[in-house]
Amino acid sequence: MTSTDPTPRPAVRPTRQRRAVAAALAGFDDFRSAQEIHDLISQQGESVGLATVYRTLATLADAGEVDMLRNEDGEAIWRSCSDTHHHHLVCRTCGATVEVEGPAVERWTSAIATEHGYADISHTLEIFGTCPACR
Amino acid sequence: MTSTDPTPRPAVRPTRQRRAVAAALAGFDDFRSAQEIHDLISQQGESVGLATVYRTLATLADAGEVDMLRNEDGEAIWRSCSDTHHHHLVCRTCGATVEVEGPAVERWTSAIATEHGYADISHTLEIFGTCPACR
DNA sequence: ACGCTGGTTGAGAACGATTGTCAAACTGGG
DNA sequence: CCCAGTTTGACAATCGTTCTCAACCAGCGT
Ligand SMILES: [Zn+2]
Ligand SMILES: [Zn+2]
Ligand SMILES: [Zn+2]
Ligand SMILES: [Zn+2]
Repeated sequence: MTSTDPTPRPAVRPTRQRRAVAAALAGFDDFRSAQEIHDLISQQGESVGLATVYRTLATLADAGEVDMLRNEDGEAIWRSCSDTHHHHLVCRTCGATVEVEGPAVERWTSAIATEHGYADISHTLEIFGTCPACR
Repeated sequence: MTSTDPTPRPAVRPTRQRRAVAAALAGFDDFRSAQEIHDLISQQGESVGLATVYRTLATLADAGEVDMLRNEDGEAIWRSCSDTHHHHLVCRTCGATVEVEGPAVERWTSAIATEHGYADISHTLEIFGTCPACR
């Protein structure tokens, strides 16, 4: 049996690279691709490998510290977000993002799901459009 | 002026390949990747190039005859659907799909969008869960 | 049936985002 | 300071998707 460790020790170390990624994430509030974030880090004078950017973003994502979603081309884009459940209204052109909440939608999805006997529900909901500035 | 033709002639010819893709699509009701559809066509004795499968699916997709969405890995998956706007309740395990409609959600998304000044709206909404059969 | 014209196809190259490899560098604890 | 386990980065490798372009074929006038 290997079920003897109560604390799996996340063991996530504070490195220069992870700090750089965090700093970059703090520098914008729209959704950006890993490549763009990598470029931003370079512009901020730091040097972090692209692979590390991907790894760090993935870690932050399932720690719930950043939201990752896919644009219409299927590319992953990231952004640091509030920690409550929400969705996004994203500008298709400039990426400007607004966090939105819809209790009614949340209720609707779970109702639909249970109505059809589906369990362990999750959902994705994103709204794309052209923001006022880009019209 | 080139605004003289009332019927732009879609010019989509009925070829063996397109018929094969249509036939394949009729053979399943869950979402499948282009690769899988390509394989299915082969199994049905036909031979259609992968590029053609992609092209045909893309054409059918923006003609509204099939729905295309992306799984959690960002891969495009397709399925022939009813022609009215709807969303999906998909089994995470076996792929079983239920089409669902939510007028309230449609209203909510457009309301949210206009409220923030966004135009030319589109949205994605998919519900994932475990179906009764897979519990 | 014949031939022309433009849409269509397929094999393979090209692409681009993401992930894997693995030796070197680093971190925290003893 | 040392050690063991993490983390990193340059680069290769995947892999889904698109592009290229010459060969092909459907529709149409003859
Ligand atoms: Zn968010
Ligand atoms: Zn939600
Ligand atoms: Zn559908
Ligand atoms: Zn809708």
